[in-house]
Amino acid sequence: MSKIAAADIGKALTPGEVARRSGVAVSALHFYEKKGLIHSYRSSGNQRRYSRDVLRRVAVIKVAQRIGIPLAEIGRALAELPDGRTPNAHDWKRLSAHWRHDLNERIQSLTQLRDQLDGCIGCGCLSINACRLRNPLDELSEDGPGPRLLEPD
Amino acid sequence: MSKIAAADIGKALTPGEVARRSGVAVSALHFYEKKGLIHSYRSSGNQRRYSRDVLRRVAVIKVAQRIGIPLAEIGRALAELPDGRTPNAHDWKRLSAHWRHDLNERIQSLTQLRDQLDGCIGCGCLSINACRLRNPLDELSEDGPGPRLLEPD
DNA sequence: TATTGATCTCAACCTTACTTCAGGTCTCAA
DNA sequence: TTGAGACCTGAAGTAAGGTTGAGATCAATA
Repeated sequence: MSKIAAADIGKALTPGEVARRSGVAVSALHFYEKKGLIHSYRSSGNQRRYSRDVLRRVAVIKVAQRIGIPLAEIGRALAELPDGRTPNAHDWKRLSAHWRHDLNERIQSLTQLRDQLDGCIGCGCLSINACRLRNPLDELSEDGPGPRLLEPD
Repeated sequence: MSKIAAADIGKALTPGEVARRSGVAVSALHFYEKKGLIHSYRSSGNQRRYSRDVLRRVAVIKVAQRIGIPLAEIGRALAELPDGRTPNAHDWKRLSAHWRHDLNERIQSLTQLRDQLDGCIGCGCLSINACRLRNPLDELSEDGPGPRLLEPD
């Protein structure tokens, strides 16, 4: 009980504990630390110790990764927080709203791709001139004026 | 005119021509060939020559990649076609329908993630027990019975 | 105390999808 | 025929996101 109680009232976490509780491997913790996404201090015997907020940081990292945000960008976002603090509720609101936007764009892009695929499954032309699937630039100027589909390449 | 006309009536394509017309680099063509996704024969001077269907193959590869299919899987799918032929309209129908399914699953998964994110943006708890964002397993058993969100870890 | 199990560091390796480089050869238009 | 540009091969490099291994030390339990 003493170990768990100690953790519960805010004492240091060992690498193994963080790994178990956050679901990432110890090697990944090292990796994140090298990249500056998390921080640790050292015990007298040079072993890493983590404060409890590392769990929240790792949670944020994992969610951002699910969204598809690369680690470097996650790191940049975390680094921009004052004092390098772990995101509080307000910080999270900003970060997640931003990431939600990225996610939504990915969804829209994939949805458009799916629709183009639907239009092409029966056709199968894959024409370099006429096939929307082969002309991803359409994504950028969906409804602009001028000829796009039938112009020569 | 002779060069273009020759290409148009079905003669061999050089690596550079294929690269220009398909939009992938020559080095990528080498790479695809090494992976078995495309094929070439050789000129008397040991230079690669491609038959025109390589353009269609590369088109299929590029579309599949946009969908998010890894090259290895694209290669497997192409290899399963009789005689290693380039997908005809019927083949394309089967392939693309299959890939459309994968794509749709990705879209649904991301959409669900976005909805979970929406529910969590204002909350910001990221609780290991209660936060849907932190429990991706929900994806697999969305509507099954039994407690899932509040059970201890 | 002794011995596991957990950690330490640093380098090397993995996968995917290619690109770049070096040194040498082809091809083709002038 | 000759020179520019295209092509050849094999090895190495790149980027992301880690994992694995070796050899050594720490820490906690029997």
